Amino acid sequence: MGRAASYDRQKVLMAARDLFWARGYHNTSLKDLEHGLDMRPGSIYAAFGSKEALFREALDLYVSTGQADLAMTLSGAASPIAGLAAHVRSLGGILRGKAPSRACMLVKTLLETPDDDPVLRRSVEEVLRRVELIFHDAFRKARDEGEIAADVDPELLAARLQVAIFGLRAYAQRTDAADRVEKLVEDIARGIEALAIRAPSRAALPCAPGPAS
Amino acid sequence: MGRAASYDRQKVLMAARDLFWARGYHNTSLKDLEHGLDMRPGSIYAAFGSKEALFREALDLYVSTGQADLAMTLSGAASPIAGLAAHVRSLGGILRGKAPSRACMLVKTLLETPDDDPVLRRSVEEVLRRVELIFHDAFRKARDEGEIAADVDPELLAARLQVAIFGLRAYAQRTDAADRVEKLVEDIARGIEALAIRAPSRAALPCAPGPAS
DNA sequence: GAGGTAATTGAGTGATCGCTCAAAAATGCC
DNA sequence: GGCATTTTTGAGCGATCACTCAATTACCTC
Repeated sequence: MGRAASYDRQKVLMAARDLFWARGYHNTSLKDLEHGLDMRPGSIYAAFGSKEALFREALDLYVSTGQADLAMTLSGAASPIAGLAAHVRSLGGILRGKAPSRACMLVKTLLETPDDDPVLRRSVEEVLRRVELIFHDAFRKARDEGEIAADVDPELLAARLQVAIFGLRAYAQRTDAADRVEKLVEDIARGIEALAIRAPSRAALPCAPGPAS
Repeated sequence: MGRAASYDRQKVLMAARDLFWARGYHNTSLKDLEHGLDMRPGSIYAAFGSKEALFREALDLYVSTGQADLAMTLSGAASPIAGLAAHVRSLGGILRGKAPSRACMLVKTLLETPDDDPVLRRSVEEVLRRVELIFHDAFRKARDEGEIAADVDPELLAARLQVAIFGLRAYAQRTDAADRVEKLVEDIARGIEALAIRAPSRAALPCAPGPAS
């Protein structure tokens, strides 16, 4: 049967994801990967084919992990609005903890990919659209169940929320903003909860909108 | 007196800014610059010293242009809140037009720079803090003049606004979101205007907060 | 063990990276 | 025009880029 692989593919992909996440695609060299994955170039290419293919697999891992977390948070919450607020609060952990980067790997990829990239860029956009649709579904469900007002636009709310998360995580990339990030996470979460007609007990706020962000 | 330079330094810097803005620092090669600036490597190095120094000057141009625009918009408006809303609406033009990138060059740089970069990253953060302070001052002025409620937190509002703009411009980088970007620009602008105690005539909205973003 | 098979190795590929510098070209002053 | 001064040129520098492959090593089956 031949020699068995000496590495754990999943662990290698996690290491690759962390490197690419932290440094971006163009600024991560094969030397970096050789060191970070503890593999020699021949093994890397035998296992993944190319740097770009490895990046794609690493990004897939990032996406599937993130989507699973989101689904778990939403399904474990008492209501759609509570679930979305919990999702935002869960970002606080990422931003506080020692993740490879506070910014979203998808957004970083979006910003370093040319508009006409036929493969990578399009797949990133597809994932982002899918996440936005999950938000959209949650807001629509909240509206249909009477949790939020009947005249709100779930699609707009979903876009707003994705914009808020993109912005929050880019803002959190600043090394001089850690204290404000905590406040912003809570601010965004309460903004979602404030949509609820019967405000949840933990955040029974009067109308406190803010600059739509 | 010697030979006169055959290029216009300001035009060259604008071209460099556009290249770096569109493609990012690491993904812009000297070949790209030679072609985009129509200069040979020797001239580029005689004029700017290094790729990084050229990038810094290009970024400085981006910053000073942007700051001048912001100052003009704010000082030309009827009130602080009107000025901030006008600033947000002016972003719509950038996003609709043919700018090198819809995303902010400062945010792109922030995301492709390591946390411990001693020079570039810190200077980017300093600029972002300065812009945030301009927002802060405007909100405080609005509060002190009675344009918005006395119990709001101008610092939080400033952070919120910067997060909204970061997020909006990252969101706008998607090629599949142009229609929603228009709505979001207006949504964010109205969110600012909704803070005003006497709502301006153009946006006399009832309290319509949304997920804090 | 022995033989067969598959994974690992790392020196080395051509291409491109950011960058240099001696030579050539273009100006101003006399 | 002649000279001094400055800019422009572009071949080419060493380093690094993503990547390859023949040789070696390790494991499974028998």
